Amino acid sequence: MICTTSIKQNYEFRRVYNNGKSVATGLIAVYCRKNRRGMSRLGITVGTKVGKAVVRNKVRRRLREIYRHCESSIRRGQDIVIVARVKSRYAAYSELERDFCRMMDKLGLWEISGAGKP
RNA sequence: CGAGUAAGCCAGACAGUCGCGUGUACAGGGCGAAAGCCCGUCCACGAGGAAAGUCCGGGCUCCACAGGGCAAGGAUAACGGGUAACGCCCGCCGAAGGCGACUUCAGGAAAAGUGCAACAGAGAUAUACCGCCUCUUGGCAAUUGCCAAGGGGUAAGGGUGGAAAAGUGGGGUAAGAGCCCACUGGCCGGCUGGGAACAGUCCGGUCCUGUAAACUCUAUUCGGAGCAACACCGUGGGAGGACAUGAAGGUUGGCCCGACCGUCCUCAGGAGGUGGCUUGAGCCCGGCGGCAACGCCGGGCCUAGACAGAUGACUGUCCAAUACAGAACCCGGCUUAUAGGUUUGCUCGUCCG
RNA sequence: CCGGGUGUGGCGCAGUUGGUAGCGUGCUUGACUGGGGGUCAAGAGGCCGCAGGUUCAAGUCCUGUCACUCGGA
Repeated sequence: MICTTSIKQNYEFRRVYNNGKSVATGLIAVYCRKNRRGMSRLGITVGTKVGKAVVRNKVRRRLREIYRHCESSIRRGQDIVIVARVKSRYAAYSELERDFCRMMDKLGLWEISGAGKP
């Protein structure tokens, strides 16, 4: 994650939820909002309802890995929050990746449209 | 070989690419006066047997008392040992279960006292409903019998119940009764054995229903809170004191008017940061003591430490079984979850020698 | 990390010192009405979250466990 730091404070999460654009599938939801920094920031939310600690860690690691693969082709200067839904505990890595790329399409966050698909 | 029982071990492995956390090194790069910080490269290490539940016991930190005792409340409960300590562990005793190996047990006191025992049943911790025996009165019959009423004795028999006054047999009696005797069980005291619980073909006694996971009694033990503890640094703002007093200066503004603002020290500290933070009742190997839990001695090793929180993705081989599950101050236990593999001891059954 | 509470018919809840598990609403059947609504009568529906234990007997007492929920630092 070269150009990305993480979102840490709770008010920053709330700002993205309230003012950002959002897209969702059955597995995950994505919120995004422009910031004025030169770099992007990423936040991942996996609630308790998804599962126990092992399940939550696995989903979070997969989501972070997906973002790391696609990072170079995503437009910079965005605050992105990924929220894992309950069904994501049963999903395979490839399904999560397909949904994430589809939502990047909808939000128009690709640097060059159509690029970045693995 | 089959069935069972007890104890223990492993917790997918290897190779490659990309990526993450911590630490060390660097004559690398950037910033800086320096201390140092950021980036990069190399190397090392990087979740568990339960990390879980938070059920017990400690260490550590703060608060209270700083001496002792009593009361209230909680916890534990055969005995001996182990341990820093424990409600844990080991050994042993007793009881229950099992053909057996073995397993399970909140396993003190009911003879200090109180309470409770529904329904059923005559009666539930003490009883006279029926019955049995006897006496009085009356009637019938006329030797001793029968009927009715009343008084007394009795705990042998009686549909119940978890439990009916310790059980069986005999004597005894008007009828009966531990009323007496023999045997057996329970409990208490003594004697013998044992370190103790306890055991006994022993002796004496007898107040012999159950329930203390009902109150209670006895013995032992417990101050409270928890790493979001606690310590340090602390911008803005606040409180107190000293100095200064309507001058100068600063901010806003193109300029004027106008508006706002003193300096230093001390105190408590919400946001934030740093420490606490991993060398410890530590792990491994060998020897000795002990039935064992465990202890002692010698040698070797350093093995996660985050703070939105580090282990993932892809490919190949073995294999197709990958279960339960993620450290958050740290230890010793307990309980619960768990695919599959494997080791050792023992018991029972069948066959062969 | 510390500490509470709840779990009982389909739903919402009672159940005191252990002794045959109940109320409201909902459901089924019947009667009253020409029909519905309403009223009345009868009835079904419960392993009392789960598993052990104490007791003659457990929704109740004890232990373990699961789920939901609340509060504090």
